Amino acid sequence: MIEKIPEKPAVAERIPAALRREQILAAASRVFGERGYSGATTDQVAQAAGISQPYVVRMFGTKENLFLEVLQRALDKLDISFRAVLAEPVPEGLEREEFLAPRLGAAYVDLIEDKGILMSLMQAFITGHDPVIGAKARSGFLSIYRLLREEAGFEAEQTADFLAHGMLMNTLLALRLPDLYQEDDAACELLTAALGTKLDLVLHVSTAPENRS
Amino acid sequence: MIEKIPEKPAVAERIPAALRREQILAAASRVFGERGYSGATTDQVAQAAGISQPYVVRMFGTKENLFLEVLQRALDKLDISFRAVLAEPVPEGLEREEFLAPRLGAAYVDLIEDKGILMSLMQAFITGHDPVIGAKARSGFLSIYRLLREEAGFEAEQTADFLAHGMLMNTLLALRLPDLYQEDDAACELLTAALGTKLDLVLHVSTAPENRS
DNA sequence: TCGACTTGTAATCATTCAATTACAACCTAA
DNA sequence: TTAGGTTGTAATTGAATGATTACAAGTCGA
Repeated sequence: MIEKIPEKPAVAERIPAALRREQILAAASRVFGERGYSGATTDQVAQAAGISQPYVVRMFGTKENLFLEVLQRALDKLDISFRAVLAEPVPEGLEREEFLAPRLGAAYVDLIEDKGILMSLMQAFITGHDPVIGAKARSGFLSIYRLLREEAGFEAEQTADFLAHGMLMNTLLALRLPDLYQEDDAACELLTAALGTKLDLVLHVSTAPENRS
Repeated sequence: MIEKIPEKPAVAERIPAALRREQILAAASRVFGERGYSGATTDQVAQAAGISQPYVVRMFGTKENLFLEVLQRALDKLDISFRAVLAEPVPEGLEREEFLAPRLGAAYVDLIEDKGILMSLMQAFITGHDPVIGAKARSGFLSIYRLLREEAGFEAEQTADFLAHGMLMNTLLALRLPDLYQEDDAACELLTAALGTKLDLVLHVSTAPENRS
């Protein structure tokens, strides 16, 4: 009763380059988000995308270029997500900014579902020493700041608070603190305080079987 | 009038191993703090310490081991710094926790002066995927959390706020946002909001001529 | 159906880098 | 002084990895 397992075709299915490109970017987002720019290899990205390493390199030219595209996409998705909230009508009896703060926070946390987005951003932020990636990371971060400050109408102080909690969330995720949720009381308590009602969102994502290496 | 420049002795000065060890750890703290675990090379650490690469490896066995020692030292210094504040007498007319919050915040910011400490911690936090480094980073982070929660008497919510602003500071430093302080209004404003009176501390440190590579 | 284009891989190269080996120079106690 | 331990490097190695080249297999319009 042993079935023939056609699991690993030597040659990947042939699909349009544009679509393959999206697959690679999605895979790269996860891999770079986990290991960082220098910790990730183009071969890991290729395997995650189900194709060969040379194909990854040929499609994006260089590893740096691939990372820059991953970063740009993450910034774009964050921007789109925030602007969608900004476009929502403000309920009666509420100040605009008073309504926006929790909604934007929730929108940010919801981005966890894509997994790679927030982690890739965080990995880029921490690569500030790199002349190319660092420059892009800085300008991207400042774009987010200006969006909150000018479009959402936050005060400087309020914006810093908002970003601070975002960075805490990113750090806890990168730390893989959710892995300790069951065993450690402090981890459980901190995650609850940092994520509130959105906690279950995190627990599903990180219990995934990606614990290798 | 050209003097003989004995700048680079082929062989480093001979000093006791224990002292050399401290030099290497200090150098490694800066290098790892800048480039991260996988982005840094043992040769970069060796050059920063003014010795040869094999000596670095022999003294610490492996690069991983060296990073773990750097991480442990950073955690120790943070712990010592916080406990020094906890030992301070509380001024009359103030609740203990009400007094501690700003003092602990100031103590944290003051750690910037060592430069490597906060950045090495942040680099470790973001290496949560690594089985060895990740485990140590998680337990270290939770130790800090427990210190604030149990020894300082913070509420869970308050602790999260405190850590959030710490992580924002770390991120802004890793991003090298202070490099844009002169040119960019938003960067200036955000740094002011995040660092307050301690802003000048950062501007001195990061204007250092370490922009290569 | 044939020729050009697209989508993919195998093989390989050159570099980087952690780690090892072998050795040199220095110090110090007997 | 000299033997043994300490502090250091030069040279090298082996593995990892980004990138290149050459080629195969599929697709599609004329």
